[in-house]
Amino acid sequence: MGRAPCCAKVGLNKGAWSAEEDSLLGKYIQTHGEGNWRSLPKKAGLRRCGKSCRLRWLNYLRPCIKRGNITADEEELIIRMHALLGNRWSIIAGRVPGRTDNEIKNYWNTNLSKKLAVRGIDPKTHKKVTTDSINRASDRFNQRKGGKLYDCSQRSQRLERNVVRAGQSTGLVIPNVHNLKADLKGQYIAGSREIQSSNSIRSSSPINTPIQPKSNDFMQPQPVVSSDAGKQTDDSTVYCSSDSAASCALIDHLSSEDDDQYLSLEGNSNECYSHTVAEESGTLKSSNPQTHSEAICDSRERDNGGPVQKHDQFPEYDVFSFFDVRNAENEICCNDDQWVHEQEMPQLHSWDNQIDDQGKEHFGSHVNNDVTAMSWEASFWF
DNA sequence: AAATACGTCAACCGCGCGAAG
DNA sequence: TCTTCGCGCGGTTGACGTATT
Repeated sequence: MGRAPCCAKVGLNKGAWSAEEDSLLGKYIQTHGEGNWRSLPKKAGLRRCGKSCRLRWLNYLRPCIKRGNITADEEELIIRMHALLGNRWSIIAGRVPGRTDNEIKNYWNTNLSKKLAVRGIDPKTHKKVTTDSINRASDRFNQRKGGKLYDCSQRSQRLERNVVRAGQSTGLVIPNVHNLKADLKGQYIAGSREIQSSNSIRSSSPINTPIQPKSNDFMQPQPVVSSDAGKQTDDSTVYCSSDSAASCALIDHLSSEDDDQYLSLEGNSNECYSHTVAEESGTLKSSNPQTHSEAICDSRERDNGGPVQKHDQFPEYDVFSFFDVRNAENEICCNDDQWVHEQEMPQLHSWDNQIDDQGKEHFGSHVNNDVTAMSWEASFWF
């Protein structure tokens, strides 16, 4: 026996709303406020289901609804949020002021998913569609250098003036927002495996307001600690000897990009956890283990002292592609137009924390001689 | 000009969750 | 502890507008 319907649908209007109905609903909510949707229609004199009233108000009548086309900035934000969150439209919508989850969902299904598909990106996974995605991604970087295919930031444009070679890309695994338990306005959860109940987030997260901590699972952001693999520049580029450093760079970038409405993962820079899982995961492969391998950034397991989990046990992970980039002199871009030969780059030699010449402590660093620079700007979303 | 295909998006639907009883 | 209720979500539908044949 199924669940009882939300209301007796007999004699109720369905379909498009009339101007008169809109007026009745709007006036009632202006007077009495939102809520009590079940009883609202009768009180407002509407022959509608309560759910229908709620939907009409939230998606159309609310005064803060933004009209007009989705802007390029909004589009970019939606794509990035979707890469991190998947089809969690309500959370995504909460970070795009004035837009509703329904609108974003529709826009995604009718526009953005197709755009990504054209780019050879699976709109569900944000991974390259081809099996040889890693090498193809590298190829695409070189194509981009020609200015043919992709938009790129000013920073990337500066990079591309000098870059002559894009190295092997790396399948870099970083946890998405649920995994890091990161959420907006500088609040994130750390340590627990399961995301907080989606409903609890929904109900406690009105549009355009930050999600509030529900329990002490949430932590306040902590100061950013420099990349664990070496020196971090002031511009999201890191000298890194491990993929975790690259993930730090990306996370730092996410936290600092564009506006403070976006993800705030600052506190996790010092929680990145790197581990080679290429042979274990079966999900990601590094075609050249001498250069890069997969990394998992997983504070939970580290904090819990547990083993590193296989990638496919954490389907919420997202995969990004990073490249090391070099110019004609085999120098690596460190900070915009500053190029340093790889042999002059700092090298750290142990997983144990290191104290550098200035007495500064670096978190456990990779035993590695192939220190390289990775720039998130030279990256693609699969 | 008519028929058909396609795209868009408002609205509907069923499900899951938390709160309340 | 169990049941019911109310709400909010993501997936889907279908009406409508536009483009194409």
